[in-house]
Amino acid sequence: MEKEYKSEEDFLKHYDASAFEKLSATVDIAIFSVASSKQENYRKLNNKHFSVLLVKRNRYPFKDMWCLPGGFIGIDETSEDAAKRVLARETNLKNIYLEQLYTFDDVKRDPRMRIISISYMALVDKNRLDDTLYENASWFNMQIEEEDKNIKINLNNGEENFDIVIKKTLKELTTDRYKYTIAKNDRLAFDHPLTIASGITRIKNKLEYTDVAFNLMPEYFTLGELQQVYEVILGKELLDPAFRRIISSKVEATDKVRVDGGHRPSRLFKYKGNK
Amino acid sequence: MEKEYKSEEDFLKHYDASAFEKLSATVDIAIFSVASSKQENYRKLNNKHFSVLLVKRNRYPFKDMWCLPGGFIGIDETSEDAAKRVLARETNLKNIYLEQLYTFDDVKRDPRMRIISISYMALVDKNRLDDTLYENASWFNMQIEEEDKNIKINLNNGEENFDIVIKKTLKELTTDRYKYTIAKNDRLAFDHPLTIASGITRIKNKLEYTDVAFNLMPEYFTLGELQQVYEVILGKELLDPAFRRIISSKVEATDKVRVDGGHRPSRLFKYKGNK
DNA sequence: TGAATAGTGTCTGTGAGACAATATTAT
DNA sequence: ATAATATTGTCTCACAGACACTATTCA
Repeated sequence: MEKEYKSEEDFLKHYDASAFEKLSATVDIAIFSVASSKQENYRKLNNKHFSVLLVKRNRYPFKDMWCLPGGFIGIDETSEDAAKRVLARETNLKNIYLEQLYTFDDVKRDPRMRIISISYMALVDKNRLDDTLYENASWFNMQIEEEDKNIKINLNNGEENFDIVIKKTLKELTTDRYKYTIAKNDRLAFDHPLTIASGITRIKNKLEYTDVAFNLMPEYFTLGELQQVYEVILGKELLDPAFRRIISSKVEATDKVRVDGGHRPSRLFKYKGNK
Repeated sequence: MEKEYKSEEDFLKHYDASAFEKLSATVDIAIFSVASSKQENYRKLNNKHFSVLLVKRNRYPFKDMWCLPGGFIGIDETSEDAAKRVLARETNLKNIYLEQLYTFDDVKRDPRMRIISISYMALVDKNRLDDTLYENASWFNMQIEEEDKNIKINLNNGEENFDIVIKKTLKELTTDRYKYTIAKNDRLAFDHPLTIASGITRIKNKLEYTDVAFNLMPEYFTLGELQQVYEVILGKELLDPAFRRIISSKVEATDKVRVDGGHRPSRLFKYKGNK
């Protein structure tokens, strides 16, 4: 039988907060960036790689496996605050692009107890980072192959190299929504392959209709570099004239020029905002 | 000092689940549908309204205010299972379109204690519903006006009529992401105006590039009806030829016809799937 | 017959895809 | 000179917006 209360205050004063079994919540962040690697040929541009920051776990559960940076959400902080806290710890940067992705909450996703994960995606310009990484963290280049209903991601940090495979099964006829399941994974902890896959899907889509890519760029950049960023994330080559047509309204030419190698120098541009 | 464990099992056996303060989690569902209302003029088509199911709270907190259907997430169920449970209770239907929207977790969003809300959007065809609604539930027609940076939603169930206003502030230059804040609301509980606004934004976007709309339709429908559904959700009129061009690849003509009023009868179509 | 919806035809402009052509640099 | 990237020009085709036109029904 429900008791009668005189007012909301009266109710709150008598509220029994233990009536429902509580659970724990964490944030996990897919921190994405684009890495450059030198080419052997002096004429060629640097290679670019879409990359994600992983942390090697030095404690149970999933000891010695890699996972996304994350942490428990305090009782007095929002998940976004927790994500910013983790981000500051890992990168020493503020004002990073941060977007909530999805809440993963399989009952058995953590062997310890019921823990749900509110996942985020962050985009950083690697030029703003110093080279010192927080303990056990490492950038992994990703090679993404989407074939049929499988997403295969090769992860490589120069020392370790492994694949994860995520299988997509269509949820319903009417949309593009898929249920993701892990088809192959023996190096990533928890359900983090799913988080990475959601992040990749999200940023791929957003590249098409927003300017998120500029969060991965330094203040001044060439259109060639920018195009490379689009290309490594989308996993396909773009035609120069088409790319420039689309991007032209969003960037502003500066009078600076970069002289790079055995080819015509390129003008430096900066982001102007979407007009 | 961290203790040394021999193995993952050893660690789990000694794990202290009380180390972090836990919190509660609920699901809240924006159940959307499209309602028809008769026209006085026998020639005209029925009016259509985009509508949402609300429940009048009969207990604290927010007693006597309206809220979205929802409930606590059990320790042994996923948020999606919880959502399906709530949905079955409210509509008596299974196989309803259900999509996770966003996790709202402001520290003070619930006056009782820290409760985060994993929100979902559901789409139902009103023809599948019987008229008996679960206790205190009621369908509200929505009149949505987006002007400048404000979303104004008029809610009307025939007896009660009120407005809520959500203010959008741009999060960053590079995307279309906004921070939503409640600018006006005195009849909806919690932060549910934000949940409704996210749901509306989500379905508006998905109308453009997916076939979600068909989840709101009965098996057989006329193209005029379908167009009305798009129009009331998008809040604008569409040109017939353009609409038919786009939709034609997704529907299949049947030999059935509906004779409606003082005008040419219309052919009935059914959803074919996106070719 | 008139008012309403159902359904089709067609013109025009915009914009993406494709490819060609020119410019400029270090070795 | 050559191989690379930088940058621009232009042709074509698909498609969305716009509007006109025909078809069919009931009071």
